[in-house]
Amino acid sequence: MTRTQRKARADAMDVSEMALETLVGYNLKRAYVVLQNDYRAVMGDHGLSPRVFSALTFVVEMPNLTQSDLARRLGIERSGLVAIVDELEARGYLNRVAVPQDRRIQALAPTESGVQAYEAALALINEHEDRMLHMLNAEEREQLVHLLKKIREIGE
Amino acid sequence: MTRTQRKARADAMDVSEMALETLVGYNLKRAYVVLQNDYRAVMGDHGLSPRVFSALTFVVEMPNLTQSDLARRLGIERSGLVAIVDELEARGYLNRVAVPQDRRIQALAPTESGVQAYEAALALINEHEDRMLHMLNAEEREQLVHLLKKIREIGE
DNA sequence: TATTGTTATACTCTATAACTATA
DNA sequence: TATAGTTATAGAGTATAACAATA
Repeated sequence: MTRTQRKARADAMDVSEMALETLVGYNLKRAYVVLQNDYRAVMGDHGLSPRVFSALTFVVEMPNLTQSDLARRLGIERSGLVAIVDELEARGYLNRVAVPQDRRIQALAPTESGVQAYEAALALINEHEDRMLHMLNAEEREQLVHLLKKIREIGE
Repeated sequence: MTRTQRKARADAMDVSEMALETLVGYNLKRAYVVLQNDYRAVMGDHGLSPRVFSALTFVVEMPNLTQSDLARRLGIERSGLVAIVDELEARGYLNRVAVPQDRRIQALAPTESGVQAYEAALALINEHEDRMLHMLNAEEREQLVHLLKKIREIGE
């Protein structure tokens, strides 16, 4: 019996039976939106957006990356990174430092204030994820991250 | 020992040790981008976007939904749905049908062409996901969808 | 008063293409 | 010739606020 024939017998389908509900992409997007909405609420209107926080993480953890390096690690275009680095510099969280050996590049150096902002934001984000994901036990949460990393690896 | 003290000993950190890498939100976003890029490649420039396909699914599987109903089920605003329904109507995949009992609403009725387009798109998307997710066995894939649904449920 | 569909508008995220200064 | 950073620009996707028609 085809799907169309089944539909001829009943006008509406149970949501949980829809093929859409079994798609990984659809569930990925919906789950991300749920998490993101709470992230924005926690970080506030003037807080670091997810992408700016990600960039700051790399700058703090791997000091003196170039912008091209950082763009590659974040999986975005060089051009898109400019505004992100501009914002971090305007906040006083990093400096673009000239590199004498190659005058095309500028190393991204975190400031002390940037390190502090990173640690404060990370604490808030960890609280946010712990609260949002309380229904997952430690093993489930680890498994989820593990499976998501496997998908990420395709794109490398 | 704090993170900062650790950093004092080594200039660069192993990527896999970064707190960022353990965050669910970050991994969710990165995994979604990987899947989405292939989705776009498979569906082509004039194919149905993810959100338009999702909307079409509901219209086909639950005929005669109103736009307000559909927006709620998709988790978006009514205003944002207008362009989506416009596109599906322009493609000839659905009709806005007047409802005599309540002249404010218009039921969304799939056309035969809309049902066929839905089934063709679903076949492409299933192939796409099977190919992209070949590194996950059936159990892992089911577990992933299960965990994502748990996160989605928070937002309801 | 409240709801439905709609428009106008703005903001975020992201990509492409072209430029400049260096290498 | 190729690369790093930058600008200009455009296109998704989404939200908020206001409106007319209807309940």
